[in-house]
Amino acid sequence: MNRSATHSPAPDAPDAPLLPVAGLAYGVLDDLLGYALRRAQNALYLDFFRATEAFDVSPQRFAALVLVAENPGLRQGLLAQAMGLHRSGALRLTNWLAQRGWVERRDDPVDARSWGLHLTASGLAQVKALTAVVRAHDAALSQALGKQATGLKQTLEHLALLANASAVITRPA
Amino acid sequence: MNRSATHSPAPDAPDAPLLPVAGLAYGVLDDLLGYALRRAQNALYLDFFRATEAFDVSPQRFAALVLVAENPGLRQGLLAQAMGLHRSGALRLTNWLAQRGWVERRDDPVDARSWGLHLTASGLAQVKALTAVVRAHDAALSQALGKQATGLKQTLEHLALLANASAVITRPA
DNA sequence: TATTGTTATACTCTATAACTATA
DNA sequence: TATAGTTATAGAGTATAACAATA
Repeated sequence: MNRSATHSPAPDAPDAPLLPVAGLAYGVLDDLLGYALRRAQNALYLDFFRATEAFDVSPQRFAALVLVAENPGLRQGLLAQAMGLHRSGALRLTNWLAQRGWVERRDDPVDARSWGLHLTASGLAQVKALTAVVRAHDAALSQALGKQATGLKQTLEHLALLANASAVITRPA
Repeated sequence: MNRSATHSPAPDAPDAPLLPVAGLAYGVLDDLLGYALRRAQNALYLDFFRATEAFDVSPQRFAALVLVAENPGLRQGLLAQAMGLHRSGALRLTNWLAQRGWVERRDDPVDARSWGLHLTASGLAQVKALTAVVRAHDAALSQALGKQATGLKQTLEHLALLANASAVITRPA
C-alpha cells in the first residue's frame, strides 16, 4: 500500500482488515478480550491511514510529532521511552521527521551529549493540520459508537494499567 | 527478548511497554480513543507473552493454531484472509507451524491446487494447553477490570465494525 | 483466463553490539 | 563507570512480482 509513490518510503499499513470471515469457526478467539482488542486496533489503524491519506504519516509518526510539539527540547531517549522503542528506533524515527523538515535537532543546553528536538515551522503546520483531522475523525467514531463510547477510553486505560502491572510483576528488571 | 534461544527464530514482543511517562505532555494523544486503544493493545500483547512464556508462541501463531483446529482442512488462502495477511505471509506462518510439527498439509480432496491444513496430535495438545492458559489469563484480566469489563468486548467489536465500514466505503475496490 | 500455492526479492521495523563523546 | 547518541548489522514481518499447476 504505497500512499505516496512520489516522495518517500512511507509507512505501510496492513493491506487487509482483520474482519471475521463468514463460515469460519473462531473458537476461543471469539471469547477473548485480547482478540477483540486486536481486531479493533487493526480497524482503527487502517482507518487512521484513510483519514490522513493526504499527509503520508503513520500513527506512530503522528504521535512522535505531537510529543515533540508538546515537549520542546525533548531528548531522543525520552522519545524512545515514551513510545516503547529502542534508542536506535527513536533515531530512525527522528531522522525521518528531520528529513521531512518537520523536526530539527538542537544542542541541549544542559547536557552536551543530548539533542533537544524541536518542531520547525513546517512541522508545526503539519501537526496542527493533522491534529484537526485526527480529532475530527476520532470524534466521528465516538459519536457513531453512541453511548457505548462513554467510558470506553477510561476502561481501555484501566485495562492497560492492569496488564502492564501484571507484566511488571512477573518480569522483574 | 528471546524467549527461546534454543530452537527457533521466535517472535519478538516489543521490549518496552507504552506507559505514560511522568512529566511528559501528551497533548491530543490523551484525548484520542485510538491512542488509548493502542496502549491497551500493546499492554495485552506484552502480557500474552508473559502468560504463555512456556510455549514460545506469538498471539498471531496462537490464532492460526486455533483457526486450523476449528476448521480442519482450512486452505492457506483462507487462513491468510482470516488473519489479514498476504498469501506469502500465510505460507511463512504455515511453514513455521509445520516445522514445529503442529500443523500438516494434506491434499485438498476438492481442489488439487490447494492444501488442506490439519492439526497433528502434538498440535492438538499444544492448542489445548495454550487455550487453557490464555482463557485463564483473559478471565483474570476481565475479573480485575470488574464491572467495567461488562460490555467492553461488545463495544470493541462494534468499534471494529464501524471503523472497518468507513474504511471500506472510502477505499473502494 | 483466474486462482492456489510457491519462490525470490525488497523494504520496513526493531533489536543488538560496538563505538564516540560527554557526564 | 554510566549515559546519549550514533553506526553497522541482523532478524522478523510483510509486500510485490514472476512462476507452476490446476480450475
